[in-house]
Amino acid sequence: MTPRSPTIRMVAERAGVSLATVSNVLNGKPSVSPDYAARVMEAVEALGYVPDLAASRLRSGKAALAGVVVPDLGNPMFARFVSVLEHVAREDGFDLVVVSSRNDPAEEADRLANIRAWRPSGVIVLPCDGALAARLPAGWTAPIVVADRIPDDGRFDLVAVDNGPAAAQVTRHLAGAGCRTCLVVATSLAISNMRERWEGAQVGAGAMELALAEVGDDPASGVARLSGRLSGTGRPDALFALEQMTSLALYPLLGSLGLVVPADIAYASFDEMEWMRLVTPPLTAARQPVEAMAQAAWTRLRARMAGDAGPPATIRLACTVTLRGSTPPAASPGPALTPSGSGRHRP
Amino acid sequence: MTPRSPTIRMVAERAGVSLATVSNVLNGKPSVSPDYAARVMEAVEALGYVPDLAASRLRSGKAALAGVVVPDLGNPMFARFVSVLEHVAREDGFDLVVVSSRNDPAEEADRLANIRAWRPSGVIVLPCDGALAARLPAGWTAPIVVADRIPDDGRFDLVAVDNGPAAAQVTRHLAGAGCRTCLVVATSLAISNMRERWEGAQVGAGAMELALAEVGDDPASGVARLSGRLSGTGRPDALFALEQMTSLALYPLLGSLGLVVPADIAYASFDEMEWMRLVTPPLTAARQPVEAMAQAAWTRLRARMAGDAGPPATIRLACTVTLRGSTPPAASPGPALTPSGSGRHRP
DNA sequence: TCCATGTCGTAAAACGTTTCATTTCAGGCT
DNA sequence: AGCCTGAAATGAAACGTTTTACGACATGGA
Repeated sequence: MTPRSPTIRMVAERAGVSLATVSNVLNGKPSVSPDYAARVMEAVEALGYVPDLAASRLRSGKAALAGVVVPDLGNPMFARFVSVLEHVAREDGFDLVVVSSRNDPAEEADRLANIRAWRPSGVIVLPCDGALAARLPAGWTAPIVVADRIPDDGRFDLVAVDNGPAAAQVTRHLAGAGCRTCLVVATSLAISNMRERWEGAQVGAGAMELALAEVGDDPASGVARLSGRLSGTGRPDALFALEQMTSLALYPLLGSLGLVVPADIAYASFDEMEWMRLVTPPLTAARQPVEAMAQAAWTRLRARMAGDAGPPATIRLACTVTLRGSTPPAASPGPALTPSGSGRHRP
Repeated sequence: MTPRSPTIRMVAERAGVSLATVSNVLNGKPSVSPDYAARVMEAVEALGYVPDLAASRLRSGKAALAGVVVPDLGNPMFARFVSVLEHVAREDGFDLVVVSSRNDPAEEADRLANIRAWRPSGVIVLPCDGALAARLPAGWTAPIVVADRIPDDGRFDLVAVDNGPAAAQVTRHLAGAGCRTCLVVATSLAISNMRERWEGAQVGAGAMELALAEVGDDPASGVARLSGRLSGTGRPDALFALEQMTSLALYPLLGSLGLVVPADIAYASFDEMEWMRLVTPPLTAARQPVEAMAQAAWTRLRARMAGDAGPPATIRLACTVTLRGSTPPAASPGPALTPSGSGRHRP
């Protein structure tokens, strides 16, 4: 009924050679005469034969397959990560199984088990919380590289950005520009990045008074609860969104409250996205080197898969803070951050 | 040296039963006594056994694995598509191999062959051009559902949006609002969607004069060439970007040319993104139901994988045009499009 | 002539599953 | 007792590869 894909046996028969010879040709083994090789290739072409990677892996134990677990594929930041990863992995001949944990530890554990069922030669995880180690299936063997978020357990390779220093740089600028109070808005401090950013923000704040608001995993609805804190007389004169989705949800709220940026309130954001350059005024933001992070994670995983057995390494990449119209200029010229860059749209 | 994952044989030995019994327990076969089942489960837990899906597929011929080919994972629109797809597929117990063709037909062919090597039970393709059929590896057997872009060959199931009518709706509004000339900006008419949108735009234009500009696969740099056509005396009084990335690149260009929207020039876009609501003025845009498209594609594929052998089906989903501040209001009240708020479609 | 020494090919055994066909065993019927 | 039935468990054969070990056949040196 259903015609099955051609197998290596059919190729062998059509070429009039043995199974082993076909295999040797396909895997570029040295000892095979040119005419036999030609016969085999002809048969392969004619039948449209594509080797079955599952069977291949089963026998050889080697698979050009890697897994990726991200908290949320719908988030453009993680989408870019996967996009770059897919590209560099492909350049090394690797295929990718992509799963999303939807920020749920239970789902994360489930997806990890699922990925393991494919016996990939390595996995890259952006864990949804710090307890990744506790959720690994028992007999795990494949190398793991953790990216973006910081696990409690130090036994993993880690690639992340310098959340703290970058956040400090932002608050330092706000304080230097004369802001007295600043509301910092995060999804949840349960996420290690947010914690690092919050702590960094405190470091850079100096005399500026800092307050924290957590809006939860769904910022789009969570920010609504902040109206009160933003409209009263005691409202802060600066706002710092620690994450892109939060920023996206928060920004229109200001307009609806009748607040003008930056005259009434200064506004800065972590996790730069393209739209931040387009709005009026453009947003001061810290850009994460997502592409570099994906690249670095792959390089590290590649090394592990090749047998590198060194101690776990941690790589921290630098964020870039760009000052734009949404924050007032520094009172004193100060230690020269990037002055403004391009895209002022219509002040 | 490298400790391998536990196999079904180890489970069998530990539980003191046969291989077949373990398999029967794991696959929920009926005839197995409760006490044996318990013994097996205990062993599975203890060893952290996870069945090898590759071996399982090899023997049974059934795999809960599907492939997805998208033109560009970095594009938020495709990222959302994959995100939704991954979710619904997972709900049916399917894993996903995700590859990006980077808008290159040769890469697409290569990736398709690569995906086939995993023998997935189905594949969803967003082809980079119409000639998908010609690029399928010879002995292809798995069902294919095409989404978003329209293949020349009618033999595939297709899920797409109603590009033409939606584009017509936009130009009809522009014309009705008094625009006399409109520049339509696309990446390339080689892409079927763009063609449909361009043709639709012509249908809706009525007396309004239409011109077309193709900026190529990389709008970010391509739009620069449009400065001349936008600054001279003969400049159009409306601009219609047929795609989100183009819109993103085009929009800042207006500001740098000193053009005020909508006073100097009206602006509308296909492919609504969140930032379009945030800029000043907010953008009139046609929203594609990406989530519904992914959902529908999966449903169709699911049916095919289950054996549905009916003729190829085409599903067209409706876009939603939302009028916002970037286009002037309709001159006469007219046939009431959604004034601004939520999206009404209009047949 | 005859044995080392290659080179090129092949048969057959694995890899971890599922499934087929078979065995075993306990009852329930005449 | 003898016979048939069905349930519960198992042995062994596949699935499509890669790999190991070995065979055939020249070649060349003694």
